[in-house]
Amino acid sequence: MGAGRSGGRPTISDVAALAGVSVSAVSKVVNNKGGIAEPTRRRVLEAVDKLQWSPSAAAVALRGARTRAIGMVSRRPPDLLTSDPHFTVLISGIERELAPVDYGLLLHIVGGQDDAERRAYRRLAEERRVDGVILTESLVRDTRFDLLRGLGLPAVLIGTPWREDPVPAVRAPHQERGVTEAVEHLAALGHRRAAYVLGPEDRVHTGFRRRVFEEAARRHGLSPVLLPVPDFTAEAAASATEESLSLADRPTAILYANDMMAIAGINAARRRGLEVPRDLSVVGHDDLPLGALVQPRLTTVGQDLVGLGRAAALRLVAELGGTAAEVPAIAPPGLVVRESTAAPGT
Amino acid sequence: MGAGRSGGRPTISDVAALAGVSVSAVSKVVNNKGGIAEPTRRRVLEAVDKLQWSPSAAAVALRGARTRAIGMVSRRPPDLLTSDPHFTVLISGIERELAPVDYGLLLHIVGGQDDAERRAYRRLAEERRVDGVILTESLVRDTRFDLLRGLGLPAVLIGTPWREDPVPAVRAPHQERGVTEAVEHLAALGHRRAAYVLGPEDRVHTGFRRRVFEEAARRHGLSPVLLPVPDFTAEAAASATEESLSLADRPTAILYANDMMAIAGINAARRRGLEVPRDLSVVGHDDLPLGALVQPRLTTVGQDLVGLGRAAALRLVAELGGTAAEVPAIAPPGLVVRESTAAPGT
DNA sequence: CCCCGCCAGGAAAACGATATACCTACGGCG
DNA sequence: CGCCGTAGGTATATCGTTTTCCTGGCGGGG
Repeated sequence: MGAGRSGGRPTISDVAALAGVSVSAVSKVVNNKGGIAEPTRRRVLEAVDKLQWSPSAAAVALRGARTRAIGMVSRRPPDLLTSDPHFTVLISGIERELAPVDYGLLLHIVGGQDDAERRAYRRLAEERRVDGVILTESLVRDTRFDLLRGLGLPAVLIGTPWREDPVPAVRAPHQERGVTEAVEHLAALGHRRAAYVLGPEDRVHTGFRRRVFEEAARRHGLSPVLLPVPDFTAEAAASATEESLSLADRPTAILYANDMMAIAGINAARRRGLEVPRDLSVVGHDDLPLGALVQPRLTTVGQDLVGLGRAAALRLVAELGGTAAEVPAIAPPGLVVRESTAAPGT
Repeated sequence: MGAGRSGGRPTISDVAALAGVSVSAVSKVVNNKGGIAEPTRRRVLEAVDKLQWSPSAAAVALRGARTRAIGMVSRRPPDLLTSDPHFTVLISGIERELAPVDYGLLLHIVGGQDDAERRAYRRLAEERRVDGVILTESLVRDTRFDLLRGLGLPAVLIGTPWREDPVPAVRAPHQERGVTEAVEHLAALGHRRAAYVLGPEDRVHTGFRRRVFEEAARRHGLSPVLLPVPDFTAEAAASATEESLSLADRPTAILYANDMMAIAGINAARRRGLEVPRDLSVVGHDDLPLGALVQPRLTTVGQDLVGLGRAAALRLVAELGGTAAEVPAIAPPGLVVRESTAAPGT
């Protein structure tokens, strides 16, 4: 019908009409199904080009095929997203791989409560908005895996799952290397007492890093102080810093769960009249570009966030397409030594 | 057909069967179309609840109704997104309004070239993936408006369009206030010569801020130095800073197009042995949380980015729903004085 | 008492693409 | 010379909603 309707976008039948073939022929051509002779194929392709046609995502999705979109749900309160670029960097890596294969990224940021998150995943799945999701921030006793399995929604986790789980995960090799190197670095500088301002305890990586830290500290004769904080805010970092600096036997070095917190920590120390790195050494985590710009330039545990994002995206797309994943190597975490660490004064 | 098919998610006809009504009745109920008596209505709602049914986004979209997703295309190279949180903050504001009304945000980050961007919008529209888009980074001679009009895709711009245009735009009141206050502040401190490291010239706001700066400078007897840079990178900021500091008659204060650049500038000055704010006053732009954490704490032109994002989202959703927009007030830009500005030394 | 209009609700036609079943030549082979 | 397989297509059912007529009953006005 209406092969040449001037309004609206062209449909597959407009293309068919222009090429002088049937709708199904066009479908076969654009989906490389074979069974179409070369000259016909060319005519169809020309028509497609001329009409600037592309299949309606809705129709394709309805028919049961792919949506060509993947989802991501973040449970962070929106304003936290603001201050910690961690998440953004991941997204940037993900998009880098998604864009070339014409996949879209559907982002959902839900407020704090757990229920909103579950609802978001459920909608994503039930409304068939996305073909799969990328998970971040692996939690201890994470319920998302079960949820997603129940929903039949393919997923890839960035990080380490809290237990063996069928959800494929991407992570850097030699995970422990970053924090270990940081401890070695501090020990070599002559520190004897170091604190670690950890992220919330429900994060899998918090526990992991804590163990690595404790172990490395023991090996190098450093006495560790552990300071878990309830969230990743600058305020939490500042007060944890305050606390550790009021200790009778105060640490001469502090590691932080991320760079923003480290910078907040440096500030807190300054407010107490301490100078970094002379009076206190500080080590961040993530190696965001920002770290190289502040004063003193931040010593930090570098993490290949972009690589992680890319790997996750590739992995998921491969999973969806049934093809084998050709995942680029993710750089192992490693210490980036700059200026915020030094031998303890006195 | 298969009213009770055990596999797969429930469809509207499953609901209809369970409630003992026709599919159209169900549709009318869930879309509040009226014409359904109260008891029937309740039965339908119960069935919906029992089956945990939600309409298939694909089918709804195909039928021509809403997709309940809005799109955003960023032309920034992915690594720039990383270092400048500006964009992230906007997204955070947008999501804050989108989430409650169950709209999704489809993000597309395309590499530098113009063509990829146009293609991205075209796909978004033609494949009916989104109901509308939010535009940022208004350009001089921006071609996106024409493109979108051609595609029939509703849009809202964050910022000022380069000319009168039917695309609705959201922007803060008293736009000029921020830069004006910055200049006044510097003049009051006794500065006589100030530079402005501007963003790329093709940005509408670059030209606007330049004019505001020049005018305010003239009014306050400040001699202005203008330094446009090709992009928003820290490197560009650093080299523009170098350049301006090598001037015979070097400025005693520099304004930057954003906070990251300002911080990079502070660093560049330091490398030349200059101390901020003693030897050079620095003013940033955007007032990201970061600015309060660096040393010296950054004096900056605050901008209500979250408010802008929220307003844009609300405006677009209203536009799509045909309802009137109840847009929250956006705070006017204003100077946030911290520690990176002082009276010029000597 | 009859007819008209209205209201609750139903049947069915889109929407655009894909997959499957089905045609139709044509050539090869028995 | 007839039968069959196959390349090259075409016709059509289908996905899950929304929406546009319809219809049957019922109440009220003349």
